[in-house]
Amino acid sequence: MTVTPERPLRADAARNRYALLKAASEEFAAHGLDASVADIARRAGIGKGTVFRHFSTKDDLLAAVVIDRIDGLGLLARDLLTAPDPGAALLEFMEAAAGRQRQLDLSFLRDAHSVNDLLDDTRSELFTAITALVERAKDAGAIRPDITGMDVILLMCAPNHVVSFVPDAPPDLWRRYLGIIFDGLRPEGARPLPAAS
Amino acid sequence: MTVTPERPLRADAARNRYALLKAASEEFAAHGLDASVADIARRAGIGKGTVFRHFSTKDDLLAAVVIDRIDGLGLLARDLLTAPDPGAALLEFMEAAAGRQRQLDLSFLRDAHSVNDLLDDTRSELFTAITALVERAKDAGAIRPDITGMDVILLMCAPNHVVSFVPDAPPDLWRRYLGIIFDGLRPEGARPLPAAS
DNA sequence: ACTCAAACGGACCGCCCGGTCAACTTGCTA
DNA sequence: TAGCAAGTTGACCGGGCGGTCCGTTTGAGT
Repeated sequence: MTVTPERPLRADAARNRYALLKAASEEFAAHGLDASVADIARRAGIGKGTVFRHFSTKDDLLAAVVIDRIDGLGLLARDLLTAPDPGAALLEFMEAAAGRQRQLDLSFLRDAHSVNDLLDDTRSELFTAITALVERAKDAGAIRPDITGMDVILLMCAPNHVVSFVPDAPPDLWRRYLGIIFDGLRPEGARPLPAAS
Repeated sequence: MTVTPERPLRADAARNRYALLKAASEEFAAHGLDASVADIARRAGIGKGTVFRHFSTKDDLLAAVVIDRIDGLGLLARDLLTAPDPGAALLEFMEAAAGRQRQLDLSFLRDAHSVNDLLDDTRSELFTAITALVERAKDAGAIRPDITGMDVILLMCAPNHVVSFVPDAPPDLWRRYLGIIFDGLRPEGARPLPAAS
């Protein structure tokens, strides 16, 4: 979580919390939503009870991990709003999003819906930043005019999912599919699209 | 299953088997791999024990459902090999694939790996048909030359996954993303791609 | 050094899952 | 219509899950 606790954590508790978040991130990356709390605790080297002392629910723990990622992406998106080349900035953002997601399939965003208010807030901040990035790229003529921020949000998740079907994929295979998808966003040779959501 | 049983099924057994496959397809579509055998049985109006009489394992039941879908796609792909416009044929195939998958997220193809030999065979038949479809579209100049059959196989799954993030998506939103992705396959404005798998 | 709230850990609980089984029912055949 | 194999059923089992609880340990203030 990003909220500052009223009283600072005890030294060992802070250490454990950090190890727990790291272990949870790795374990969720490896096994998706099916990762068990017991396995996460074992990987972090702490007892299962300690997990629930830090996060009252498995969903809360998941939300904390996700918020971390989303927060980082939001920061990057806001940074890139001042980059010189708007088209390159959007591509760089989508590359970063795909690259980080490689560790953590974002499909729980669908399942972990409004489980946690802080998560909802962080996510909508990310969404507005991405929309601004997209508008800027459209104004520069780098992508076709019928693309929305939501399109980018949805499509930036695709490369990792696509690659997850390949058993022994090289670690940067996702770049190939991001390349294809981003080419589909370009104005050249674009066909009219069905209505947006 | 497509294999003909040595002795024909009794009338009630055949009825139950049909209802079971239908229920399983619907339940897997609704809840993914987490659909429980008990729920499937209830939806089919039969006892849980009967499920395991027809399919010795939950994975076997899943495989039977998947084989059904894959088989239909393979037939379509082979049909489209003689269509007049190779580019339109490929697009039509990808549309059919996305449209049918809407009922059944294909992500279990990754998880249900080599669980069932018949599934593996059916799947590789589909793969060769798709590759032929792609080669034909490339020769006609309808898609860029650096696309492989595997690319199409992977990308045709993407629109549904992408749309699944949208809570109340209109039922044909996937067409929008298939449109973008297919535009990314076209020769116009294509950028060089990282190496294939 | 003493104290005690804070933090820890793992046995434990209830639940639900996939899969089994033996008693029961039913459709085919003669 | 009688007999029997084929089919059905739901109670039941072992196991793993998320979450609880309380006896124990530990770090920080004095």
